[in-house]
Amino acid sequence: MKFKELGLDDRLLEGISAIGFEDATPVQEQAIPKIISGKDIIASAQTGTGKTAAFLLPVIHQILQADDDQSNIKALIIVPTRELAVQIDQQMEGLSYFTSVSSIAVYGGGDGQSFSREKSALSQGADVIIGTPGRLIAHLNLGYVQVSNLKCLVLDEADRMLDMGFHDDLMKIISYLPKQRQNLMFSATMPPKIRDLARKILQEPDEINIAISKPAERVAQAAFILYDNQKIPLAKYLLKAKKLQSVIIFCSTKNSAKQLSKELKKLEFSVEDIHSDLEQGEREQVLRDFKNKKLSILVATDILSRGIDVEDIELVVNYDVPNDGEDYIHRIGRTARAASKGVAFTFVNEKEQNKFYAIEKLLETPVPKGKLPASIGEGPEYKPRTGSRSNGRKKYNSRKKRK
DNA sequence: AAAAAAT
Repeated sequence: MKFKELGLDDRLLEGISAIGFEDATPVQEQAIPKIISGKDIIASAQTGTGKTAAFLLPVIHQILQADDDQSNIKALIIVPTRELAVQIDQQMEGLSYFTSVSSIAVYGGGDGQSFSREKSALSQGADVIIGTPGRLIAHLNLGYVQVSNLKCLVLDEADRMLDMGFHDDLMKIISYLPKQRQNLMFSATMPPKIRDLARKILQEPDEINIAISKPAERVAQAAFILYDNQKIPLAKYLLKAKKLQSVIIFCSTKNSAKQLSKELKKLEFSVEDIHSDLEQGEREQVLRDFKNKKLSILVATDILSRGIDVEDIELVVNYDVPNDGEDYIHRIGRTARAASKGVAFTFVNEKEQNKFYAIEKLLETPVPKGKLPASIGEGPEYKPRTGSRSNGRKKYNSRKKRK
């Protein structure tokens, strides 16, 4: 379906075609008319499905239609990470370019001036605020944010926000908002705690389900079964094998990311690590350089596994097996966007075999096992425990840990 | 079990 058929404001259509969008994605096709009709929405959709535009477009559209030129907040978008706030604000800029609708991103970690900049912008008013929970609360507590005219609340990556312990923060923010408002909730997964949150916040929502997250068929996947000390040599080997312009390597800990990036720097790769130990300014610089292809290899924690969109990634390496099958799908979904095809490698050490097997079960298909190059040596056998104990996800019957 | 997020 074309965007033109969705009944959006002409000024928005101009922005859409300036960005080069033409056809709406399935989630956009379903969500946009429903949101314009004023319904609450709960949608399961992951990054790469066009989810952001699916809520930004109708939100901007409604602001344009209301034709209320008062400068107070009309929509609030809450997201889990600072990087995501920045990215959504950038997309907002593009889509709203030919309109008078304004937006501002607010998030922590700035240089001290950023708070006062945000404060004065918020005092003057903006139509749309995009922010991380802690910083939003800080601003709301100080009382200059005019939310009395707010019409719409968006929770993006809601499951991730709950995982990060933001439940109480979300409820606190919501307590500031007018009761009469539209609510849109997006979540990659729909576990019971998300349903509970939805019951608390949404009113008779329509549900949108975008088919469960199977990795794109264009992603060629392979797993290397190896010993832990073979990970660094194999990473070096794979990166040296081919000249690649855009690679993300995911690690499960900050330390593992730092260590690997240090090793790769020794070989003069164009590489940086990104995680929460970096100052916010550094984080943004690294991500910008990577998006602009000034930097070819990014070693990242799960700070980037969800939500962040970079074009033309050729290779994703799971240097560690992600803790959650959904994270695996999110991570490898970074590659093979649009017309390009991509490759995803996963390194599986002995301790990670069961976790990886659980992911294969979630994918409902085994991932082909790559042969280690001779210079790396022999790896162990792939012998995951396939019994019910190691289904890796919820362990309802495990006894409570005693401290 | 680790990551992220307000100062």
